[in-house]
Amino acid sequence: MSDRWAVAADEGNGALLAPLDQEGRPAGDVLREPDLAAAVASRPEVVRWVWRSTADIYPRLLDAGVRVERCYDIEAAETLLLGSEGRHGEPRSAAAAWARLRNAPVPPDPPPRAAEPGSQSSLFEPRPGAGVPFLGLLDVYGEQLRRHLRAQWPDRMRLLTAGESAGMLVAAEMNRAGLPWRADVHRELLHELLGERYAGRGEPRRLAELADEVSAAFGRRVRPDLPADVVKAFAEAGIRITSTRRWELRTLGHPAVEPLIAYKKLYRIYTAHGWSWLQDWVRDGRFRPEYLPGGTVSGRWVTNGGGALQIPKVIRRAVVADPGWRLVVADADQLEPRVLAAISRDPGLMEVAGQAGDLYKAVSDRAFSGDRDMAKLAVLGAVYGQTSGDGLKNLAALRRRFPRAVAYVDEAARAGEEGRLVRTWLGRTCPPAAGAGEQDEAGIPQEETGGPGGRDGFTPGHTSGTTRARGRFTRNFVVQGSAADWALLMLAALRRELRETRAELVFFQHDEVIVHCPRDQAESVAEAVRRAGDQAGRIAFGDTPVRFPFTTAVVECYADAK
DNA sequence: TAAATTGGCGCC
DNA sequence: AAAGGGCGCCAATTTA
Repeated sequence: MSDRWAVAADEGNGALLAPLDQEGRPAGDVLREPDLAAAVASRPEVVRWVWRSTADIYPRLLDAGVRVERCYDIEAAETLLLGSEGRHGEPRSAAAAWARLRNAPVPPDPPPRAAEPGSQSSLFEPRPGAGVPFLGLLDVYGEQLRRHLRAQWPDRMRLLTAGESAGMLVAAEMNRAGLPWRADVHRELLHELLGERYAGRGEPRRLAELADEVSAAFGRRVRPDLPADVVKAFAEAGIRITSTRRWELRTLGHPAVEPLIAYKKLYRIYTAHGWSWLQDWVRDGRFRPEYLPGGTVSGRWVTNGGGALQIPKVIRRAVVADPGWRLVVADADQLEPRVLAAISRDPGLMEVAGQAGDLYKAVSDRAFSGDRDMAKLAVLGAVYGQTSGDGLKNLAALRRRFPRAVAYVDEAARAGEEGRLVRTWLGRTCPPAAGAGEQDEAGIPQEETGGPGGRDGFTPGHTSGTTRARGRFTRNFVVQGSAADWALLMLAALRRELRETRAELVFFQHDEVIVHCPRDQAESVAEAVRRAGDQAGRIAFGDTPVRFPFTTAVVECYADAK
């Protein structure tokens, strides 16, 4: 009996199903059954379900209380395969893939759906077939399996599409679970910070007061939320500023600065996470953002609506576990430098990242006479492509001690500047530069980067601003994206670990997860997170001394997790 | 009038 | 202190 089946929604509540062989061909007749969820639930021996789109089909299974172990998401895989083939711009729907297979006209992708506050189903209107007959879908799948073999690193490509598919399952489950959110606590918080909701000119009291203080300092009415007005007011006071960013304002020494900065901070809370947000996004004690795995080019997730990945620290007070339950908040320690160690195989950095302790401290002991802040700036500067300031100065010291790591990101930057594409460790490929020609060759041979002789630094020649920006992008892409690779496998592993428990993954933010669980399971959940991190490291990077430790906290309130 | 862009700032 | 990467969101402004 095959452990891999394809399934598609059919008319009404029905399903089309078929067992698959190793090449993805039907290994038996196509079955039609009247109840999708029952059809899946009645085949527990199936390990991997192949379907067009998790977001389309899985919520319907979850509605019926049916979970699956693994899936293969054809449209997610199509996106990754197209990218890997240097064909980022092409439509990635299954219908488009099927059309390409038949040399038929390729339909453009449907426009992305806007976020709809409160209506969780907006992303999941069932689209039976979505324009592809079941057998056509199987053809697309079979061809995708062959395309994996033609990827630069077939094994990693399989890991990537499997991981992205697992991410889709996690996202659907988290979308359903929601993050525990105490609206009453949130309202109290808003009142503390902002005062009465409607005061002054219809704004919260505290904002009106601060606006008055700003105006008083200038001697005329100034709208602090209008950058143009603020720039003009400073000009009238004899101070030229090029923007109203906080770091620029801070240097001015004008009485308007303090209330202005305070206003901006609170205004941000008011508009982005204030009363309207609460009204729109919190229902029945849960905040339900819509997670979109792989929503960014680097593979990081985004959320569609609700700004779930930008919850201000002060607002986290409202994230509270249910009575008798706890939040296990787990944060991967210094993920990006650890990932850089694993992908560059720099001996010194691997040694440093082979321990669970403070990585920046260890780096500073080796290269910066124990100055941790300096070491951190240097590492982040290397990863982000800093071009000036202390970070750049310290890059030289970093390069002496960790030549292969720096050479790795330097080579990625050079690739970007030369118009080449770069890939993450698992093979997620960056899109071409805007306006780049079609003839770009995808990929850099990453095994060769950071190799012996990487000692000599990368010195940009005469290059334009956009070229340098492209270099910074590709430099960061290989690290940020490979970290996202690891995080994806970590989530998949954690999901397996939590199977058969009452614990629920309720939040994910790049290198941090929150699991909601009964109090007495919290410690074992924290252990499960650590195991998941180890597994992800092993599966993604193979034999590496690099460790991926977490800082975990068992709390009732997210804000108490530090 | 609606869509796209800009400036600013929240998170990583 | 200040400058690099990735996003989303809001309000205001500009463009179509």
